[in-house]
This record gives sequence, structure tokens and C-alpha cells, in this order.
Amino acid sequence: MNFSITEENYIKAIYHLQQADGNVTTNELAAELNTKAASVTDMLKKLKAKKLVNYEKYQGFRLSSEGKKIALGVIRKHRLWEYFLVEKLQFGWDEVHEVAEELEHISSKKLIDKLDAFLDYPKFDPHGDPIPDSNGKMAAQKQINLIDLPLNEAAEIVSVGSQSTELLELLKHKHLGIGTTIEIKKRFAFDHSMEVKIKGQSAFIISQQLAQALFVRPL
Amino acid sequence: MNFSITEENYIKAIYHLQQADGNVTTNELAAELNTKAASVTDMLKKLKAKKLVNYEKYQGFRLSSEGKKIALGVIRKHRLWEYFLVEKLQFGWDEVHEVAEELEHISSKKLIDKLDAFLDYPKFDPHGDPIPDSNGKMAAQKQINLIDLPLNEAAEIVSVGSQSTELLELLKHKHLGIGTTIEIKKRFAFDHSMEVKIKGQSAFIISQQLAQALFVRPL
DNA sequence: AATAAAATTTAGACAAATCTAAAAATTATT
DNA sequence: AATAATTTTTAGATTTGTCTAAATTTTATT
Ligand SMILES: [Mn+2]
Ligand SMILES: [Mn+2]
Ligand SMILES: [Mn+2]
Ligand SMILES: [Mn+2]
Repeated sequence: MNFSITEENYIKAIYHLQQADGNVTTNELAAELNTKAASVTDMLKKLKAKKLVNYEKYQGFRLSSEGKKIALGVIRKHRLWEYFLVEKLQFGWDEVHEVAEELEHISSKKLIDKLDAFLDYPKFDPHGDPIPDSNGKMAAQKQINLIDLPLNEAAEIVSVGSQSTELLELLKHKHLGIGTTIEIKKRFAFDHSMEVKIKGQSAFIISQQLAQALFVRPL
Repeated sequence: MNFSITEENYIKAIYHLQQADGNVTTNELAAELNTKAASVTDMLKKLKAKKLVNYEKYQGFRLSSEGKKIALGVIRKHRLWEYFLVEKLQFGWDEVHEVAEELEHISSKKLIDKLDAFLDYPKFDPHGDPIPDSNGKMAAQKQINLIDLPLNEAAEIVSVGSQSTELLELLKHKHLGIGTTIEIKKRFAFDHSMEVKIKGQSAFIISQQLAQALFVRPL
């Protein structure tokens, strides 16, 4: 079966929300998609009719296993295109999201499998998120929040918690990005800020909020 | 301004039809787009309101210069993506059209300009059609119909007149394709068939219909 | 347990793109 | 010039996805 761009966007958003939350609510999804609760209810009835979500009135919902398969297909396309844009077209990793939002809806399965081969089967996208293979399997994210990294242990930044321009602006200013090696030198209990060090630069302070937005893989 | 996928498809189709015909009619466009005349009339009113076509009831229509600019933008995207699919992803030149029909609607200007650079600014797509540059300029097609090629003059096949599977099947069978060097050895007045030769093969006969579907550049 | 607040769903409308059937205009044929 | 055939447009519906406002259900607070 084939799904509309709108349906795919709903399915993908439900997938991401249920990773965090278990059950997803109407308002949550409306917020995620910048739409209204009434529109979400309408769409959920359609997705339920197509057996893509398990949904009972007023009870919240989650994807069926069929729905999950669709979601992983869209996510695979999104992340492969992001990888292509960064590695082949020289986009910055902070400017690919919008474009991938569109490219993820190109329907050809053959296209995406050939793109995957052309890119040499990458395992992670430019934001450190794992790319599902053509069967929907992907590497487990063995990354931790920077806030949980032990003192004086080097780790590599592999992922960011949001793609907001505000965050990206701050990262650029502090010369932090995917691939940067970082180490925590000191924690301040008062505001949970921390002093960190990246090689070739003197130590500096980052806020709790920023630390929580960064995911790292200890080296 | 931004246009819907449907609007872009209408604009592109009008562009192609008016290349041949000058003025385009409602029925012609309906046939081209596999839709009904009534739908075409509806859309023309919208395109007229947006000043993309010059259209008067019952009088036929053509693109405004603004409309032509949009059309060339879509055609640029279509042909660059086709080139990408063939040169980088190893698609056959006969299997890229459908996919490019979708990719041509991805809106990012930056994407298409970076893709152009990545591909090293190709001048022709895999079917021999010229690719407009980012200003909408493209190489004049200095190609002639095979039917008009003088006897015993070598020429290179640069373009085909249709993308029908029937034609592509026949070309495959006769080992003809874009880039093939061909020469006419004899014409038969009765049915306008002709004996042709390609290097490394003994001469064979092609029909008038096939010759008319092939465009060549004399060498 | 009653009431208030919040979340969710329904009802009714609207815009985009499509269709069928009927009406109107143009073009071709007698 | 009248009539027939063809083309094009209009009228009225339909589908998808959206919205606001009102009604309903659930959850929280007294
Ligand atoms: Mn999307
Ligand atoms: Mn990503
Ligand atoms: Mn298209
Ligand atoms: Mn082409």
C-alpha cells in the first residue's frame, strides 16, 4: 500500500513520540506536527481504518507493527538523504533537516536501496542517529547523555537532542558539533553547569540545558 | 512564490506542449496529464489568477514569461536528477523518468545547485535533452531527426522522441541507445524504412517510425 | 462526591484537486 | 446560413486535510 505525505508525517511523528512516551496523546501529536487536536483526531480515524495505529477514543494510541514498519521506512529515507546531503553535497549537518523532510517522501524503494549502496551502507546519519537497513533493523543507540558522562573521560559527540536553530547557533558559537571529542573537568552542583574541555581549546562552561541536549559515546 | 506539485506538473506540461504547438488547447493538456478537460479548465483559472499563463476562455493558452521561468526550473530539476540517477546510482537511462517525476518537486534551490556542482554541471540529461542552468539557459538542441541524416554520415544518437516502454524495448533489442554511433546505408522509398549500420555489427533495417523517434548529432 | 479544568472528539465549514453531466461556444459540414 | 459535431466551460459532487466552536469525556481539585 502507498501512503500520502501527510500520513507518512503523522506516522513518523507518532513513532518518535512513542519511543519516549509509550502511549501518545492527541495534544502531544498536535504540538509535534504544528496542527490542531481536531485534525489529529480526524487523521487517527483514518490511520486506524488502515490498521496502522491502535487507537481507542480518549485512550491515546500507538503504532501497530505495520505502522512501525512504515515509520522505519520513512526514517531510513530521511537519514540516508541527510547523510547524502552532508557527505556528497557538502551541506552542513545543521542545514539538512528541512530538505530531508521533503526527500523522505520519494516513494521508489529501488532509489533508496541504490542510494544506500552508493553511500556504502552508512550506519549513522550526520546527527548520530542510526539508519535502519532495508529490513528496518538499525544499530542500538549506545550513547549516553553528556550530563551522565563521568569526569575526565573523553567521549565523542554523536547526536544532538533537537534541531532547533537556537541550539545550533549555540553549538556553532562554542565550536561543538558531531564528532567533537569532549571531556568533563568539573561539575557545579548549584546550577548543574559543567566545565568541559575540547582538544586545542581552553576549558569553558556549558549550561545544564546544553549538556542535556548533547549525546556522546565514551571513547 | 511556491507552487504545488500539481501546479508544477501543469506548468511543465504546458511548456512541453507549447514548444511543439505554439498555442495549447484544453483537450491536449488533459490528454497529456491523463485528466479531464473540466479539471484543466479549473486549473487554468488558478494559473491565470497567478499570472503564470495567458489564457482567454475558449481561446487556448500559453505560459507567461513568469510561467516559463517556473517550467524551466522544474525541467532543470528533472533532468539533473535523471543524470544523477544514471551516473551515480547506476540506474538504466530507461528507468529514471518516473523517479525524476517525483524528485523534480523537491523545492530547495540550494539542493539543486549543489547537486549540479556535484555532478560537474552536466549539459545534457541521459536522454540527450539539454539541462537548463540556474538562470534557465540551456544549450540549443542542435540535433536532427535520424530520418533527415544524409547517407553515409556518421552521427551519434543523442535523444529519443518518447519514453514509452514499447520504444525502449525495441531499442534494447536492436542494441541502440544514447551515445550509439549510427550511419544510414540505404533508404527504401516504398515504406521509408532504412538500412543502418552501427560499428561492430552487420547492417540492419529500421522502420520509418523508429527512425522518427531517434535524434542524432552528426559527427 | 461534586465541581472545575483540561483533553479529546464531533459538527460544520473551507480550500485544493478531481470528477460527471449539462450548458455554452466554437468549428466544421451540409 | 443553418445545422451538426466538437471543444470548452460551468454546475454540482467528492475526497483529503485542515480549521473553529461546541459538545463530550476524562482528570484534577475542592
Ligand atoms: Mn516529511
Ligand atoms: Mn537526522
Ligand atoms: Mn512531476
Ligand atoms: Mn529526460
